[in-house]
Amino acid sequence: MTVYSSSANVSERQAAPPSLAISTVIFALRPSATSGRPTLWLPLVRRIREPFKGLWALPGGPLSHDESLQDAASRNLRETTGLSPSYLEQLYAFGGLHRSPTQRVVSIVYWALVQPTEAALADESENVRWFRADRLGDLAFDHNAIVDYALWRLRNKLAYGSIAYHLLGEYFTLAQVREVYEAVLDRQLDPANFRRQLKSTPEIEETGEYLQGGKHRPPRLYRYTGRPGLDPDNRSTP
Amino acid sequence: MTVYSSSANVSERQAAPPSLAISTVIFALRPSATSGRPTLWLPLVRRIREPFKGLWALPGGPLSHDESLQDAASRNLRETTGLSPSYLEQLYAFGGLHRSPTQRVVSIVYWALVQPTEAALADESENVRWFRADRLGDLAFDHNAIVDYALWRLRNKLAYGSIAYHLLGEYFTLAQVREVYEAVLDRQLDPANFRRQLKSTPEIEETGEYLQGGKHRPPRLYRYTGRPGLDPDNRSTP
DNA sequence: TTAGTTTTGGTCAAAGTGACTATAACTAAG
DNA sequence: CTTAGTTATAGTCACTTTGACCAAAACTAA
Repeated sequence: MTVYSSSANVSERQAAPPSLAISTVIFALRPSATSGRPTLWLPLVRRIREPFKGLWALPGGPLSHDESLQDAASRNLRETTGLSPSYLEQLYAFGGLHRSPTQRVVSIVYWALVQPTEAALADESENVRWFRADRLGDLAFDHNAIVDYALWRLRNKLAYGSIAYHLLGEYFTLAQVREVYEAVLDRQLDPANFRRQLKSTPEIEETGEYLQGGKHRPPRLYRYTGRPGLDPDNRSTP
Repeated sequence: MTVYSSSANVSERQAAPPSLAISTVIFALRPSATSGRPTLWLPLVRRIREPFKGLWALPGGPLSHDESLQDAASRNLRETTGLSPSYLEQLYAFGGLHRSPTQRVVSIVYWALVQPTEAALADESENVRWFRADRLGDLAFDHNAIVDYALWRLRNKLAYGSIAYHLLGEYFTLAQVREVYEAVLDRQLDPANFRRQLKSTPEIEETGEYLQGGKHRPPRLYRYTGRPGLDPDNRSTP
């Protein structure tokens, strides 16, 4: 891919077509350091070159010629964190004129949910670290705004239904689902009422198993049976 | 902008970065030719070169270096139809590998609503024509799928609220709003119940005026007061 | 055995929804 | 001038959904 150095002059910059990049906002549930309750976290990578060298940024990279947008997103997700997502959807195409100080970049951003079993194995290093979604510092480019928008979309999708389960494992208790809602919406929910709603949705299947090992009455385990997609890239999957 | 001819060989094509284009799906209400009731229409342009020469396609064009994505969308909307939209939102970025037979194209597609007063003035010519949204033939590229997705989004937004008014003029009767819903959702709605719902939404303001000249009891005129946006590009507008 | 905590199943009133009836207000035909 | 036809508008009624709350069941830890 052609690289436009930061010393490119104005006419060179105007002649260049906007470059196209793919980024991903990856959400996973992790226990809060303080309360121990599950909260939203996401991995960021440290920039090792200008612009914004040293700042944290969303994982991303250029679009290669032989892969679809979705494939590019899941590839750079795998490359930076070692994860494969249980849910992946296009978020938005950001194309403002001054997103990057050195060149015009159009970023097609995806957002992903990963299950906690996977998230626990995620690579972490000097230049890849997980942060609480509500405690990010100043990120590179317009990435703070992108994360805010992703959070807004996540909350919306949650209300819609059929998304919380992608942050959980295959089997889960109804209380765990409630904790996901509480973490994302950032408010307490009535356990009894919440349970009533979930029990009335046909995609949530009761299993015969119970979660053992807790301190109190063992809760029943459930399973999610239902398809995610309403994206153009997913819509026709039966 | 660089043009890749259809005779480009494989290595040339692989070397070229995906080209970036903006397209728009423009909806307006027009009376049906048969029933006279309002239905959804959209303007298409005839392709004057290969690929798909002679077929109808969504209005669109390349992204120029000095305009935002949204500006590019409203510009090519104005250039092809002479219209300026009352509502404009990003739909999706389509980037499949084989959308165009000659080169890799990533299209960022916007969708727009225009008011009928404007839609009536829209340019029409040999190569620009309006079609009923539910009676399109085979379009160029993947444009049929794009229109289908835009229709799906329109129906969804409608249920959400606060979008139907952008297809109407400044003043409207409650029956006109109902006709918009009936046209988009393609089913009849109970006038009394529909009215009850609209009257309970605070963004719809009763005026002292009545629509005169009809055959029957003159209906009261209403006005919409409320902001559209929840897009990243619109969210911060107060 | 008992205290503590979570799961689970309920009730009750308020609010919302869909189907339907009835009256008001206007035009056009007679 | 009267009346039939049509739309606008208001209201009723049964049913469903929602939020707040109560209570029993089931387990652990002391």
